[in-house]
Amino acid sequence: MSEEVKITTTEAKILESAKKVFYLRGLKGARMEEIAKEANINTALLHYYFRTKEKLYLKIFDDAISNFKVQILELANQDMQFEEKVKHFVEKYISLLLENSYLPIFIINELNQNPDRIIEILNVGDELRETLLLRQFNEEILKGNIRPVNFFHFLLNLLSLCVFPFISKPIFKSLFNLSEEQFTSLILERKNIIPDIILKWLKN
Amino acid sequence: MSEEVKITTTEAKILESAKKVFYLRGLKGARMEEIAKEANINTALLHYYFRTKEKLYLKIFDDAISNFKVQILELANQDMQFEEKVKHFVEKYISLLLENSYLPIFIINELNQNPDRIIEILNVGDELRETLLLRQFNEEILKGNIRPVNFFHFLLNLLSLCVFPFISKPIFKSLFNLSEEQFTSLILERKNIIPDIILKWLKN
DNA sequence: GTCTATAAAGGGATAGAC
DNA sequence: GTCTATCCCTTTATAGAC
Repeated sequence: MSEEVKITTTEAKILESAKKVFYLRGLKGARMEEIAKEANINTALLHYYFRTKEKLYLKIFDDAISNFKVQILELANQDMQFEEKVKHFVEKYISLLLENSYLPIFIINELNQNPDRIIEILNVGDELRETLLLRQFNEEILKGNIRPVNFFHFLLNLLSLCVFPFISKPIFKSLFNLSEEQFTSLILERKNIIPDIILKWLKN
Repeated sequence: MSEEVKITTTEAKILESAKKVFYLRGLKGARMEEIAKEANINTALLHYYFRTKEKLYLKIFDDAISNFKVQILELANQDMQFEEKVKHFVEKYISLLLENSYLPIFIINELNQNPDRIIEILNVGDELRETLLLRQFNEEILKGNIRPVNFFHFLLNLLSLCVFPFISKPIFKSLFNLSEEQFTSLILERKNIIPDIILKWLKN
């Protein structure tokens, strides 16, 4: 029992370090030695736990995707009115991104480098079709509360406005000469701005 | 003279190949051999022209950035009314991205991997402050034609809506089960949608 | 300028002791 | 489980002939 605790602890430590390094440097940029060092072990032990770099990377990627997936679907399925839900979605999503600011670049890189690994996202596609958000969206259109725009554009706009700032952070920080704190507080302003934009656009 | 033409031709060919490979695979993912093969030469000749992989990469990155910079500033300095300019900007920018769809990911990756190399963008910062677009933006606010929002958010929203679709293309293609053609035609729809969103948001 | 051959470095992976 | 030492393949870079 105490032995197993120790195993789990080391494994957890490796995963934490691997996550940090892979998020930051990507598959090709990451060094097994850096991961090991970060976890205060050596590369031999890394291979003992995960055999290969590729396997370790896949574990990190799978975790990231399924985590992402769960949280998105949870937000999309909240029991709320449409407008309220858009606001809630943005609020929670930006908070999530603030805690995991490297995640978007990591996922985007992986999926552009290796589009075949996208199968796991495809599953979300099916679940998305049955999501409460989509149903509500269509109902609002039928009721004439919002304009009949394509759900594709709705979702894409919503995510663009939420995610892109994190991806382009270095550019905008330098363009507008912002400190880390200033940038974060501007991001927080977006919790109100984004729903405003989206809802104004959807209203007649 | 004829000698110099030959040099330039090989060099140009190398740069073209390097661009293709670096855009696609990034600094760490790119192989000098792949670049050489793509240019129908061998790696020795690559090194003859550019000494190291790093130097070749930097050349490609610099070109990309200054190209990007020129085009953005040119668009921002067009002699047009504000509303018209927003529409024109989106129209041209999306066309530009359709022709260079790998560019955003390349730049974003580089700048997140190596934020110190951002100095070249900083120059744009200064020029941006004197840009016609910013002046017009402030005038429109003073005239009461648009709401007094932060120019940071205006620019960020505009770029988010234009650029993010290209970055998240694999995700949305799979999420909505789209062919290449379907995706492109949805992108083209955005030439009208984005100015609509931005202008509706800015109007009282 | 361009090539072939090869050196040198880098980094993932394993053997074997503890 | 964990470490040290080391292997070995991949990839960058150079030497030297043409």
